[in-house]
Amino acid sequence: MTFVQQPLQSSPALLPLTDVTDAAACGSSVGRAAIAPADAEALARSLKALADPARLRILSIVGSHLDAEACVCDLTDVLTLSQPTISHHLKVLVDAGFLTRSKRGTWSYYRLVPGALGGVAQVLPGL
Amino acid sequence: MTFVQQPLQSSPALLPLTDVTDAAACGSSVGRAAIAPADAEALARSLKALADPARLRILSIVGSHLDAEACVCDLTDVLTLSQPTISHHLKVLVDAGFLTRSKRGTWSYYRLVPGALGGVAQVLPGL
DNA sequence: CCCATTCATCGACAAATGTCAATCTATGCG
DNA sequence: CGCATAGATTGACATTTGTCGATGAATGGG
Repeated sequence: MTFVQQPLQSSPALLPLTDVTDAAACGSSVGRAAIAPADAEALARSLKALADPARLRILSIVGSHLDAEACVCDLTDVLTLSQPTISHHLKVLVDAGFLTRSKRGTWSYYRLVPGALGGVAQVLPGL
Repeated sequence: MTFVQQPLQSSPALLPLTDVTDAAACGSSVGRAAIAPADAEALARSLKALADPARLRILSIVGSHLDAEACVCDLTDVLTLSQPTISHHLKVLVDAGFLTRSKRGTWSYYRLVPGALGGVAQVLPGL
């Protein structure tokens, strides 16, 4: 079970835990193991894709449509950004596994990947 | 009810919704309103603070301690980063409202802010 | 076949970010 | 007081990131 869709990355196990070798001097006792460095990097990549106002708005706009689908023109109408910039953000979100793209005719339609946001949300409180 | 502790920012309402003026040409129908630009920026700030492997590991290490408390030396032992860099990341997490700092003697102890991570996690799937 | 439309890609640029070495500030101990 | 230790700050640097204008690729219509 992976904690989030990561199409262009290796499938990260759910917090596989690091070594519990404590041996600190001033430190307090360790209750459980922390996140593995590789998983921290994978999760950080997902969060980095989300950590932008424009991209959050894009996800929200796509999700707010009845069919959970939106084309680029839906976004250029609302966002105060150039069309290339919006395309760039869309690419980031697709690469990170939060959106899918399907081209029909001249238009590109973007959809939310079900559970992608939830996957990230599920891991966070467990840190 | 705010969606996440944001000590140095204004208190953002929970997805206060933008205008539902659709009027698009190619676009599909709108089911509900999207996130407000100001809230997107606030949420992005929180996510930006989390979107770094070192900071995720720091949060996880602090949370993995039995008393949910750790000093800087606990982190310098484990992370392969210089002490100033770790102090920098700690400051970012404190400023974003995910950690609190309490100095006792020569040591600085950091604690997780209860519910801070959960607050972010709660909002994400609702986008 | 030519042109308009939709969107992606490229190149350039300024701003933000992560990192470290050097330094500064407390605090505790002889 | 003098020194050692823990940690924060500063300054510098390379890398990454967000943005745009210009251009390219594909599709549909007259």
